[in-house]
Amino acid sequence: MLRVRFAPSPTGYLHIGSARTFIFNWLYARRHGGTVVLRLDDTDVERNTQASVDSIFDGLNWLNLGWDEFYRQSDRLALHRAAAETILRKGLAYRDFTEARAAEESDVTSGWLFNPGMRELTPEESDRRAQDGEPFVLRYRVPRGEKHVVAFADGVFGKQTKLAQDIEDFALLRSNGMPTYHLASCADDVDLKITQIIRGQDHLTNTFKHVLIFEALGGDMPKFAHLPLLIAPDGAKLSKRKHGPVVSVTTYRDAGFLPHSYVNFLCLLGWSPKNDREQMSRQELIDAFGFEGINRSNAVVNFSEESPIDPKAQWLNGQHLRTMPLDELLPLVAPSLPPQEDAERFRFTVDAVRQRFTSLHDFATRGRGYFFADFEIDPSALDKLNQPQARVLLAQLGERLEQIPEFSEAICEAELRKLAEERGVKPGLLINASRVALTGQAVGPSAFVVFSCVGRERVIERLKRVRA
RNA sequence: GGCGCUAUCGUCUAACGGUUAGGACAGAGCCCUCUCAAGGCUUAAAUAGGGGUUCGAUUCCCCUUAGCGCUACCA
Repeated sequence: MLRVRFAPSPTGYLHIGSARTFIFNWLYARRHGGTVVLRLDDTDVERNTQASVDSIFDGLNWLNLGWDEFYRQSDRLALHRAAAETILRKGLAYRDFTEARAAEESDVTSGWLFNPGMRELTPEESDRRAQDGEPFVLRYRVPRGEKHVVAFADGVFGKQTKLAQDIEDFALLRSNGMPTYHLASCADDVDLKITQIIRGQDHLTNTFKHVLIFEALGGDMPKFAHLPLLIAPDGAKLSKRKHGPVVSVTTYRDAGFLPHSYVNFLCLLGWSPKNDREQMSRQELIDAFGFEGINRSNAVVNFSEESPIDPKAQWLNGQHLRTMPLDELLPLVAPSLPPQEDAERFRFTVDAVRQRFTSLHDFATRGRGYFFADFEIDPSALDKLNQPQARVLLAQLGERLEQIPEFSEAICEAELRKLAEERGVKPGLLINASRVALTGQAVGPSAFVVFSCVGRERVIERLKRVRA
């Protein structure tokens, strides 16, 4: 049984890179009939916040993919400690009683592997000092043989090897008794029977340590697949401090993205179905997803200060917006609008205007005139209305439409063209001016479609009103 | 510094060692047209550099360069 896990640590909002990792895990599981485990890796009590937990759930819920099982690492401390005990008893770990090195001293150029004198402590002395309450860090006893090689096969990056002598004696337990990420993560992966680990490439080199832990713990070694990172246009890792809200998935929700279109966009960063397809349904993504399509180089999220949204994401959102089933779209646009009396006309209108929108927000902003009783006339549209005679003729058209027995696009068009001909103006003048009068916008669907969207009463009222 | 990973248009990407190096977004132009989109057509735009291997390298190998990651009692 295939089991994957997504294990965010609640120290910030849901990062778009994390979201993509979650999506790839989800797709892989769905593709192969597996189980998705969501696990909060909250062993760092100093940095965890409830706000972060909330924001991660916010983001995940918005993506609307779901998961099958949920765990919190902080509930599983006993398991982690038992795992540490197992490794210590096997002689594969040792207690390090050295005092914590000051942060400034941790010189990254030193090539530090372990603290002197601690590996060699006899079990008796180690036990005694621990019993006496002397604080210690539990470290993995990395093999120091010249030729010892740690290896694993990565689903994306292929065969990976590293000399054990290049791996430091990393910590398993902190001096406060809490497990480190490496220990907690591996112990949980074993206990939760995770068969496939899919995560960011920032863990690629950590995996050598994890292989050592898995070996020490026994049981089946999960398979690994690492994902290229999402980076900023300047090549740097995306960070909130440096790049702002573009790194948080909730930003895209708040920008009026359709959840699925954002999922679709994220999938295209670092993965390709290899057949030039871009707009894909959820099922198409599931069917096409595999490690073969994953790239090995980092992908840039294309944003700038002037346009904080990746233009391709915006384009893709527009594509989904105008092609998705109308009935799925209606409930997503309705909440931002006042109640619409005529359900049938609402459907018709949404369908008409969505053709040129790229965000869910557009319905209440650019499309305000279609859905609200009050709306402003866009300043850039005014000159269409201020053509010679336009306002007067529009008002006359309104009066004529009051008289017609039946209100339809064809009849409105006939009336408008007849009036234009009688007064010797081009029909285009009245057509464009009426779009402005009816919606406040110079741009939009065919003007006669607009007549239907707005409806007889409001059409007449708005046409007559422009004379003032 | 050590170790690891990566390198195709501005961006996302495609190309069993043999292609005029393809597609998409963004840009420019044209068509369509009641406006704006959409759509169609056209255009500009890339194999980091140097060595090999090969009849032939975007593709395989090496070096250089650049970027990223790990190198914590963070995850």
